[in-house]
Amino acid sequence: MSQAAAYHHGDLAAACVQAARELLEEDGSAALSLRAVARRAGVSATAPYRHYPDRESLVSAVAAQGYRELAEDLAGAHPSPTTPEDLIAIAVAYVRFALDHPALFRAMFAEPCDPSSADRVSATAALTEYVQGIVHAVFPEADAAALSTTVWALVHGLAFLHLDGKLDSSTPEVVAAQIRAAVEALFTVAASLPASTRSA
Amino acid sequence: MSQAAAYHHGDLAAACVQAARELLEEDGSAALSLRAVARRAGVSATAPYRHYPDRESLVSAVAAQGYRELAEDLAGAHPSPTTPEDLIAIAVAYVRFALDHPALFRAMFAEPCDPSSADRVSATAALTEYVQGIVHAVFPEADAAALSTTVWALVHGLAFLHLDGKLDSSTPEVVAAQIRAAVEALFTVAASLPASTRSA
DNA sequence: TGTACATCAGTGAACGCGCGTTCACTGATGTAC
DNA sequence: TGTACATCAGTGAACGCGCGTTCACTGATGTAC
Repeated sequence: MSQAAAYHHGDLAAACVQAARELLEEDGSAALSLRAVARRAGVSATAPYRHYPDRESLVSAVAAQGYRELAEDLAGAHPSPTTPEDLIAIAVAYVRFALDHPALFRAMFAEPCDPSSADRVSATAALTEYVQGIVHAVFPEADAAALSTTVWALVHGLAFLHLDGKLDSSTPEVVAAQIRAAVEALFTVAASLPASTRSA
Repeated sequence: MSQAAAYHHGDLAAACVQAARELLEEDGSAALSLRAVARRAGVSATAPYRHYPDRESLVSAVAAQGYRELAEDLAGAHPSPTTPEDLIAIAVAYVRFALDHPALFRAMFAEPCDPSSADRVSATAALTEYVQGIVHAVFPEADAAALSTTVWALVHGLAFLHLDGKLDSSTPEVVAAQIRAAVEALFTVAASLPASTRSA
């Protein structure tokens, strides 16, 4: 977050977020304590207060980074989607992210989410706009806002149901096939409206 | 849960679940402590241990009751759906439930969810089967398992996105309209396969 | 019906724990002259 | 370049808290005769 040069520690603000990330990956519990983060960062329990006014703001910083990484993963799945097939790849990446970082994903969404964190607010806004943008790119004649909400909800729901063990998540292939089927069903409708692309 | 006659307290097992429910409704925090539950039930901190071996099992009992109530709400929205319109009413009821009981809904899904609670496992299994059943009733020729997963994920995702303030939840009407639009889009596909019902 | 006993739901003190946060501090870094 | 000073990142002791869980207990309820 801060790019300050090396003081005593270097960049403790970033180190805290990093430590928090590691704790989330290991515990899988989505519960973050300032003290555990400080311990993990090799720093006294109160040092983080130099950079975060309270626990909540650290969590927000972590969540914000999570959103940015998610955005990167999605872009990595396809940089500029133009076909339903491209969108499906992105949908799969979304669920993959949730399954690869369950605690982080939960922290991003299940936490109280105070709107006072500008960092966090802008990160989620960026995600919303991104989804809207790619949906519009693929279905230019559809109501992008409405369709993107539907797509996002579908994929988000799949992610959470997998996370909670309500669906068969035994292999990445099974998961991907399921997402493909679900999203494809939805896209068949969207594709039937404009004069574009495939159906399946 | 137990229908035991009045001992000292009456039915503390049920009273604990009730107290937990009240705490969830009030705090909205989805964090439940055994001590707070005992306090709320007007009983010593250790009394619940007569009925639940640990905190986790109380939470599971609460979650299980949540699933049952959700099932009731859905059935209340339409007892035996046969048209897409009926299904939409049920979808709206699902999201309504999440928004009316946010902490409970979160506890039902966001908690670790130990599979050792028979109560909880059977409650979620019942929900899965219920969804599958009504989808099959409305779209008898579709692949009920696949379609019901898609429908559930879509509605579940809408519920969580609303819960997390990612969508416009300003009025029940707005929410209902959005769900209708999303589900209708999906059903258009399903309806085009069998020789049944409406499209819109 | 009445007494003796067993059961077991609920009590209350106590344990050790990790937590968020405060405070006065220290000591390294950066700055002014 | 060298010294005096200000800044401020990180320390460590301390606070009060609520938590889950244990334990030996007490006292009401139910049961056998």
